[in-house]
Amino acid sequence: MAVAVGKGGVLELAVLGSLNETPLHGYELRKRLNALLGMFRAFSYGSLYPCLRQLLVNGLITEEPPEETAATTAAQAARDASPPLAGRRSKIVYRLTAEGKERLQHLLTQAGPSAWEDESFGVHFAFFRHTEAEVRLRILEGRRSRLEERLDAVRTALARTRERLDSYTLELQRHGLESVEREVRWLNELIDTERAQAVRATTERADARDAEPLSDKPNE
Amino acid sequence: MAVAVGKGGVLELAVLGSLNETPLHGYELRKRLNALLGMFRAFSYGSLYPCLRQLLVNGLITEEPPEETAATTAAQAARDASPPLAGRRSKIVYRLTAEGKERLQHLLTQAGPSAWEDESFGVHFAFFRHTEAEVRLRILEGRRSRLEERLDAVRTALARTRERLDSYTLELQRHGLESVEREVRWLNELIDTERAQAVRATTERADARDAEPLSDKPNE
DNA sequence: GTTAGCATGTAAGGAGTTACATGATTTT
DNA sequence: AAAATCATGTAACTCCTTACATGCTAAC
Repeated sequence: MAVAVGKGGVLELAVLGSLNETPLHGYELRKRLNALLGMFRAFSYGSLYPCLRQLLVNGLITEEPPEETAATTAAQAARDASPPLAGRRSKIVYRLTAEGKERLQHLLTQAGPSAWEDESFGVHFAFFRHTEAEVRLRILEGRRSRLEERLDAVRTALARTRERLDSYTLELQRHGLESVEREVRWLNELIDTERAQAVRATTERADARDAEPLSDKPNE
Repeated sequence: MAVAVGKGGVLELAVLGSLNETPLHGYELRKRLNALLGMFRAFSYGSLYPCLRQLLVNGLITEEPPEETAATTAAQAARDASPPLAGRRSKIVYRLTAEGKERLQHLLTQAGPSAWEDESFGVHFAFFRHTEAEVRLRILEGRRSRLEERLDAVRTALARTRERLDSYTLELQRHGLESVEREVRWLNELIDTERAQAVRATTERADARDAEPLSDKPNE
């Protein structure tokens, strides 16, 4: 503890989450990330590499220096000897450490604005598989109320507006509202599904308990 | 010219565009902006006031110091005399100058990535009323191809993926794709409408020309 | 008389991007 | 042998946010 951890970007979570699935080198990591989140955001190398560096310094990942394959060594050996071992261009594979996994778990447990704001929600959702059911639910609900606040704010502001707007402004409002409403409906479905699963889980546990001879609550 | 103009944030356009409709003071300007663009982004005072300051320095807006209303003067007169005229808290109304209008027109003529990227498209669209038809069309098409690129990129990346994804990742992909596809359809409709209007406009001009006795192109 | 909303600002800093620089490997 | 793609990295910068600081005015 007190390791002066994370500066709270989404990138950190995205990187740790990806490396949790499988070790990767920077270039491919970025491709994966942009394939996974491409509809919501895209990261550049200019942010990715410094992030990896920082994670390395913090001990959350380890770098496996390019293994000396036959090909690499042979090609290198020809004009080596003078450059000690600097300037070696090859893949640097990063792997999550135990601390890294801990940190990832910590980040995935955070159910706050940092999880449901526009920039971060997608990333958090992408790793829901590794998130506790309860936290998932709170994030989905958090996002939903965030969006509903927004709808309220814009709608009441719109209602108070004296001058009527031109057709472009109007069309933008309409499209914006519709998009957000759609996402709210989507969230509603997801929340229902999550709740149903939670119920099923408790029911199963209840069933198991009912089967026990010493059950506390036989009926109810 | 060579006034070392604009650093290219969307805020500048949003402010100039709003002040073009009617003079406003900072506080209300922000409310308007967030009502207009609330579904897409929100600005804070911490960015708005410095922006206004900069626009003022650049001569794109003027500030009308709080007019000395009867109420203000009366209340102030009681304990005035010592504070010369500093620390006066009241509305500061900003108004667009001729240079400001020029600058706004310039910004609205830019049909490039700065107009159709995620952060800026909404703002540009919001002021389409003051944008030339041709520029409008190019921005809409630019945004559409931007989104289509994104769809392509994600879809081909998805197709190349070996391992099949968990249900959350899948659901995120599905929702993301669907949202972007929806926006593309929306853009298609808008583009069609714009084109129809353009055709109507040229037809009218052609009709007018055909009516002329000395028309160059009688048939074709 | 105190909370809530109106009104204006500043300092510090966050989370990235762009543009650049370099070089290896594969494809054409 | 040229072009494309793979691969890693840095410096400078951008645009905006957060948190703070201040004070007026209206409503309860």
